[in-house]
Amino acid sequence: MVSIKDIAERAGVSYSTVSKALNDSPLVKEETKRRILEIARSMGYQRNLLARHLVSGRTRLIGFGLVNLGNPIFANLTIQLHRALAALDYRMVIAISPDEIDLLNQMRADGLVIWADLVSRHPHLMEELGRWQAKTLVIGTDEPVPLPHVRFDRRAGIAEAVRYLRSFGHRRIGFIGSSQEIKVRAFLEAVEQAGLQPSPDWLYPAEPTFEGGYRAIRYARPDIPMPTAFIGLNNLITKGALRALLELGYRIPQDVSLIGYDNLPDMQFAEVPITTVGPSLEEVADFAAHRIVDMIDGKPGADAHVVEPILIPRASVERAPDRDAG
Amino acid sequence: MVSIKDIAERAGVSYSTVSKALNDSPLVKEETKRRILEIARSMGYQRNLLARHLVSGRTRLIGFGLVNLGNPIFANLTIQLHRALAALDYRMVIAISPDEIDLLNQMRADGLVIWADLVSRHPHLMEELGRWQAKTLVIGTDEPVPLPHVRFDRRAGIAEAVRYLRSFGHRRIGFIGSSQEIKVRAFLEAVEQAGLQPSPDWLYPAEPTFEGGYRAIRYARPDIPMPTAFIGLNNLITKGALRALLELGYRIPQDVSLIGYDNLPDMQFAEVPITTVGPSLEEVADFAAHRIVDMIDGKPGADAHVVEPILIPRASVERAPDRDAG
DNA sequence: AACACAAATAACAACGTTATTAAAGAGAGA
DNA sequence: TCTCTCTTTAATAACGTTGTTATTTGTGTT
Repeated sequence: MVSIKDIAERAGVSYSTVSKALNDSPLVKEETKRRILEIARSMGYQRNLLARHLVSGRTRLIGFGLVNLGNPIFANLTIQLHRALAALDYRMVIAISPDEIDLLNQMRADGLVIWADLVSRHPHLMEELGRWQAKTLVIGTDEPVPLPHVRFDRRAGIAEAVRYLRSFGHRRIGFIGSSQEIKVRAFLEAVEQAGLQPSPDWLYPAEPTFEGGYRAIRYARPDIPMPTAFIGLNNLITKGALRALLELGYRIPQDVSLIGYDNLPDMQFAEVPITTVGPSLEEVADFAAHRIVDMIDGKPGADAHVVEPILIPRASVERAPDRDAG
Repeated sequence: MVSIKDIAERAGVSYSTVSKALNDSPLVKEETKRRILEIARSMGYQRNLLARHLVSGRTRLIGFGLVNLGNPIFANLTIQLHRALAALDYRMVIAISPDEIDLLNQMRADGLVIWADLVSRHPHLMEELGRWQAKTLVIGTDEPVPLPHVRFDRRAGIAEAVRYLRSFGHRRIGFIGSSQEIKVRAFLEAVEQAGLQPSPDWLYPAEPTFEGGYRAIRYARPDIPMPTAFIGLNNLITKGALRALLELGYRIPQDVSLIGYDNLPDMQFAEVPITTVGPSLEEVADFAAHRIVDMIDGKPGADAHVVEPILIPRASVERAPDRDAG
């Protein structure tokens, strides 16, 4: 591998001069700089960041740890976070297991942003993270954790969705999905809050997939009257439910209204543009990027932050059919 | 940050002894080792891999570069590649832009595995990659490229699918999707090869999404007779098409047969388990992992490798209806 | 008590940078 | 010509490791 010293030799200067030239320092003559750069290029020089970072103590590298790549929300969040960090002149690299997170820490990444799923899947990580040299920010938790974190108020999101549907006169509201207990509980509470009598009949258990949402509606118990509105636990379930409803002959939103959790952009491209509720992924990414950078720079800031959900109205919610409204 | 020297001081030994102890060298007395390890632990020592890698010249780190996180095939391939590399005692980290790929190269990652999409999206990368210090393997190309690569024989995959359907008597075979030209061309060729008269009517243009596949079938031109079999360009299109076909009242596979491209495990969990064709992602990951490691170790090997598609028969293909068969 | 020999530890030179300090060279003013 | 600045370049000490070579310590033999 060609190093700074090889270039120095070829150029007949000291290697410290080469270093400065490569960093475009004003301390070296323009002409010398040009000559050195040209030689470096011709020799195929590649910076060794290990050495650079070792002495500078900074890497401008952030690790993003996550575990379930399949979820569309991750793809979205990852891209947003990448964008936000790039704007702050940081590079981001993704790790999908505790091993690699640890590796990035030991390679002196300046910061680590960890999606809550990763720590809940690997609980031992939680206590370790606090002791690591890299600044750590956990995002997407339901509850406060003993580390700097960004919490999503999913309870509020569900409440908002119920309130919104209620304001359109809906009285029979179904909830599709069962994998996130907090949302189910929040739903039952919100329904009661809205002055309705919650019933287990309104809970439609479903795997958190398109398939799951589809089946939950398509093969729902026939003895239970169809709700006039549904809330889907996530984007996939919601899309599946939409498909099933249409297939069963319901018109959306005239007969049945629909709100999906998670504000993914492509929800607006469904057969009926779907009203969604959830954290703004852009906001989350921007906040996380700024916060982790502030932590690295030693700037003060709260260890806990809550991202409030927003509701994005689209075409899938309408007034409840007259005979059911109230 | 606590370093090896701090530990040495506290333990009253030289720092070279500490280094050896931390690496469990047989050259240091067991008791000393234990004592040093204990002190290191209590001081919260964290290895500095920058320094270690700088002197050792090896990182055992592989970068995986890809661009479109949303595609399910990536999630799958990423996990497989991670698994395969972990088995070889390498760590893998993901980069989603040329910037980060370059960063990993400059951080002296031993190898880079690049998904073809990334180089085709950033063409200038191609020529640079060859000059980098990290060994580079491009995977998933359609055509040979001037770098070590793993090519997918998509043409053969389509041909195999057509042949398979033909063997079940199908004569009117539709192809859904238009974003990958090579597959479209291969389809028309294969149809002709199979002794059928290719017609543009059999091409159903569609976005490479679930939505796309659904719409292509649901809103197909009514003047064209329904084919007795379809091949879907990718897994999403195929699932969308399946849904549309069922919705239109076709029985699968009695009325219409269906083959989807890309062997994703979850295709078997569709309403009707879908027969798929495509590269075995497990094979691709295993091959790529071993090849890049061989390259790093300087072992010889061909710069070009073709992964042949395999067809996984499931329930979605059956003999063509009698009146149409031939 | 002197010696050989093994076991354990210490010393030190890398690795490829950056950053700080020292030295050399070039003009300008007297 | 000499000194004083300013510009440019050189020298050198870090950074935190590993690996190699040197030194010390301990043990058994004569």
